[in-house]
Amino acid sequence: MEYDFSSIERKWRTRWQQELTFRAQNNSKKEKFYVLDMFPYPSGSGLHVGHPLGYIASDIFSRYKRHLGFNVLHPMGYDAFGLPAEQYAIQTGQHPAKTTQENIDRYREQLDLIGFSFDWSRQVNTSDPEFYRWTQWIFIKLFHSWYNKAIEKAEPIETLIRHFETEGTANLNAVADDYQDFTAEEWKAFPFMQQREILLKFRLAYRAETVVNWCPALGTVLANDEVVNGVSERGGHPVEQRKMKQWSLRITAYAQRLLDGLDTIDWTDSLKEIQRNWIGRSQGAQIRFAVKDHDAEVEVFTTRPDTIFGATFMVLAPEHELVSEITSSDQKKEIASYLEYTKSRSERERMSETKKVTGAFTGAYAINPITNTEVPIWIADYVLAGYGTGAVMAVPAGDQRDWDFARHFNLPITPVIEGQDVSDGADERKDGTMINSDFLNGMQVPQAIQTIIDRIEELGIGKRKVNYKLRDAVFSRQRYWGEPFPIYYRDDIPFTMDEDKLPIVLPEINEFKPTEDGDPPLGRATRWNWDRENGKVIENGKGFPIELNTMPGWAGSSWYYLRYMMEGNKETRAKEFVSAEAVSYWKQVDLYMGGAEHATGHLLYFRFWTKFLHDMGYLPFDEPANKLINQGMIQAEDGQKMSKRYGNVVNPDDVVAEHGADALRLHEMFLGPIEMHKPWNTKGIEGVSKFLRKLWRLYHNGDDFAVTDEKANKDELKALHKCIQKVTEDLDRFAFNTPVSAFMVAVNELTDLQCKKREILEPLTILVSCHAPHIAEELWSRLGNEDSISEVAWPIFNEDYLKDDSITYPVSFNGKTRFQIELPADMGREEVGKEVLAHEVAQKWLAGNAPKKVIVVPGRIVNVVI
RNA sequence: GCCCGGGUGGCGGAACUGGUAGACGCGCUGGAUUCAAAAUCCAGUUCUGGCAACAGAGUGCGGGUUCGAUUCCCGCCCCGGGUACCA
Repeated sequence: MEYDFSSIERKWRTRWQQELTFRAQNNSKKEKFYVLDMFPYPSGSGLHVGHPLGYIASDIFSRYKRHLGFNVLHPMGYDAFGLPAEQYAIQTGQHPAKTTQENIDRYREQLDLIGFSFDWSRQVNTSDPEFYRWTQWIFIKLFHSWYNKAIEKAEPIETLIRHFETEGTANLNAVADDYQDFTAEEWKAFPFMQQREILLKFRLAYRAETVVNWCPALGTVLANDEVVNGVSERGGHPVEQRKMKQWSLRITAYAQRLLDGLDTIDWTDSLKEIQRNWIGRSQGAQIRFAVKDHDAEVEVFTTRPDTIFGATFMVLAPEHELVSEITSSDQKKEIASYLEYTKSRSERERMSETKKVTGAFTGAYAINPITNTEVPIWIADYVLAGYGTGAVMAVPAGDQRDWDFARHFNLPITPVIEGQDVSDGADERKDGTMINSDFLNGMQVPQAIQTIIDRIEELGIGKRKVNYKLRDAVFSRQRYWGEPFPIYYRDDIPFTMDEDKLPIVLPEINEFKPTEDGDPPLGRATRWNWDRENGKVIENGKGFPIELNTMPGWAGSSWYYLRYMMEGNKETRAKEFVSAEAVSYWKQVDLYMGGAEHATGHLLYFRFWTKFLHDMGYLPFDEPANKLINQGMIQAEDGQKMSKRYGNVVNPDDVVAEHGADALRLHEMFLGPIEMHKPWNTKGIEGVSKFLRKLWRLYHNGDDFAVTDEKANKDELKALHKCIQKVTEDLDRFAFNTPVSAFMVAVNELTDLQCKKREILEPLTILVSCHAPHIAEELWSRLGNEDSISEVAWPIFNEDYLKDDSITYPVSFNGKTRFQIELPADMGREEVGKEVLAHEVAQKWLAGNAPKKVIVVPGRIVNVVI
C-alpha cells in the first residue's frame, strides 16, 4: 500500500478531536510549559500559507515538550473585535457579529486541516460577552487605580484619597496630569464632584482633553502605534492632530519598568531595541528661564545642560501656553500669521518638510539663569508641544536644527567645546573640553554635565529630569465593534458601573454609522441591557448617559493569555477572570510566537497590563512572556506581500489537498529559519513529499507492514543517534528547519542499510512526530501501539553509538603538503594543548621531519608547522 | 540622519561557543528501469584549468589578529527592518 496521506490525515484529525488528545490539565504533577501563538483576527479572506508558519513552529515545540514529559498548554482563540468587520458592516448592513462568526468557523476549518495540537476547550473570543466582561472588569480596575512613584507601583485609588485626606498633595509622588497643590483641609472642603475631577488626573484609566490622532475617514481617534507615517495603519487614511476629550491609559507611568523589564526576558535584540526606542528614555535637566519684563518663566528640557553657555536663543512650540502672554505688541501680527500658517499645515506636510526652516520672533527675551544674559524667544514648529516642556534652549553650535534656525534668522552661534567647527553645520560632538563657558571651562563634557546640574539644583532653577517619548495610550474609539465602556456620567464626570453588573453587553443597532449628531454608532442604541441578572433596562438618555465610545482593538489582546489558563464550566469561569491557582501553576508564557509588527502595539500593552495586574496582586509575575520568537513573513513567489488585493494568495487548503498537511508543515519549516522573511515556493515541496514516501516505505515491503524485531547493528544505531542528537539540539535552540534535514539524512541512510528494525524505527517515528504528526501516528499505531504517540518519551541520545574506532584527520604540513594522520578515536576536545601526544603522532608519520610546533584543537585537525 | 539585523554555489539555505565551507532540498547533467511516460533508483554538480589524477582560487570589498577566520577586530559598499524635528 502506498502512502495515502489524505485518508491517514483525516483519520487522525478525527481521532485527536474525539479523544481530546491535547487537552491540558490544570491539576497536574508534571512540570508546566505554556506555548502561545498570537491569536488571529478572523478576516474575511481566510488563512493563506503565511499565517500558519508560526503556528506550525509553536506546534512542533509543544509536541516536543509533551514528549519530554511536560504538561503543555497550547491554546488558540480569536481576536475578534476590530475595524474590518465594522467597515464591512457599514457597507453591507451585515452585523459584525455574524460575519465574525462565519470567519471564525472558516478559520477553524482551515486550522484543523493542518493538524495542530491545540486545546480547543480553552478557546477565547474577545468579542464574546463572557470574555469581554473581564476586559471591562480590568478597565474598572485601571480606573480605580493610580501610580505611586514613591514605591513604583500602581495602587487602589483609595490609598490616594487617604493621602489627600491626611496631607493633601504634600509628599505625594504620583504620575499624573498637571494639578494644583492643596492641603488636607482644602481637599475635604472640595465638593464631591470637584474631588472626582481631581482624582481623574491620577487614575490609570482617565478621560482628558489631549492632542490625539484623529482620522476623519475612519471617523475615530487612533493610538500612536496605529498611525504610520502620518496615515492610519488600517486603510492608509490621513490623520490629523486634534485636541479632543478621550479616554487614555497611563502607560507612561510604567515607562521605566517597561524598559527595565526588557533585560529580564528572552526576546530578540531587534525587538527589544524597537521597544526601547519607542519608550525613548532620555536623561537631562529641566531648567527655568525667567522672561524679561514678565511674571513668567520658560521651562526647558535639555540633555546637554553643559552647553548652556552656548544657548543664544529660546524656541517655544507654537502651541505653548506662554506664547500669547509674552508676545510684544509690535510682534503680535507676525506671531499671529505664523500660528495661522502652522495650523494650516497637515501632520503629513509638517513631517515631510522638516528641512524647511520657519519661525517667528515673539519680541520677548529670556534671561539665561547661569550667564544672566538676555536671549530672544522665538516660536517654531520644529519644537513639539507634546515632548518635554514644549520649549528648548537653542544651542546652535551643538544641534543641527538649532544651527539651521540660527543661520536662517541670523542668530549668533557660540561654540562651547574646544575644536567645535560650526562653519557649515552644527558639531554635535558628545565629548571634548569645554570653552567659552566660564566655570565649566577646561572640564570634559561628562564632568561639565554633572557640575552644571549640581549648580542648577543649588540655585533652585531646575533639576535633573528623565523624559520619555512614550505617550499615554488613547483608549477610546468612536466605533461600534468593540468592548463598551462600563462607564456612565454624572455632570460629565465618569463613574464606573458595578462589577456585578458586567458584562455591559454591546447593544443591537441597525446601522453602524455615527449618529446625525456626531455621536459614535452606539448613540443609535435605544436600549442598553446593562443589568443582566435582573433584566433591568435603562434607556439611553434617561437615567444617566452612558459612555458611547468603545475600547480599541488591543484591549482584549492585552490580557487574553491569562484567560486560557482558566479551566472548568461556565459557572466557574464566570467567577473570575483567571483563578489564583491557575495563574500560580501556569505562570508566564514560556514561548510566545508572533509577528514583529506588534512590537510597539500589542507587545507593549500586553506587558503593561501584566505589570498592572501584578501590582494589583492578581499575578505572581510581571512579564507576560519569557521567550518570544518573531516568525518571518511568507511572501508570494515574486517577494511581494501575499494579499487578496494582489491576487497572489496561496491557500493552505489547496496545498493540503495536493500534498498533505504533513508535507505542508515540513515544507514551511524547511523554507528557512523561522524568523526570516521568505518567498513561498512550490518547487521545494516535492522534496519533503518524497521524504514522507521514503519514510513510509521504510516500514513496508510493498503492501505489507514489514517491521522486524531483529537486533539493530552498529551502522543503524549510528544513523538513528545522529538524528536524535541533531533534532534534539536543534529543537532546544528553537531551530525548526534543520531537523528536517536530519530526518532526510536518517531516512536515506536507513534506506541504504535496508533497516526495517523496530529498535530503530520506533524512536525515529517519535523524532518525526513533532513535524509530521499524522504519518507518525499512523506508523506508531502500525508498530502495534494503542495510545497516541503524542506523549511517548523522547528518545535518549547515546554518544557511544557515534564513535568510530579511529578517525582520519588531515594535516597540513608547511602550508603545502597534506598528510592523513590516523589518530586514536578518544583523542577529542580534552586533548587541547597536549602537544606531546600530537607531536608523537605527527613524528611517526613525518619520519625525520620533526615539527617544531604541533597544536591539537578540539576534535578535528592537527596542524603541523615546521 | 540615528538605531538594530544581514550579505555563503544556478536557487532556498547548512556550518553549535574560530577547526576538512557548501549539509539537506530544489534545479541541472548523465545513466538504470520502461514499448513509452510518470514514479523510483544510481552517479555527478562552488568556480577556473585538465580526459583524469590533481592544482589554484573562493563565504560583499579592503586591511588586521591567529598555526587556522563564513565565524573575532578596524574601515568601506550593498540589502532588509525600526524610528524620525524627542531638544
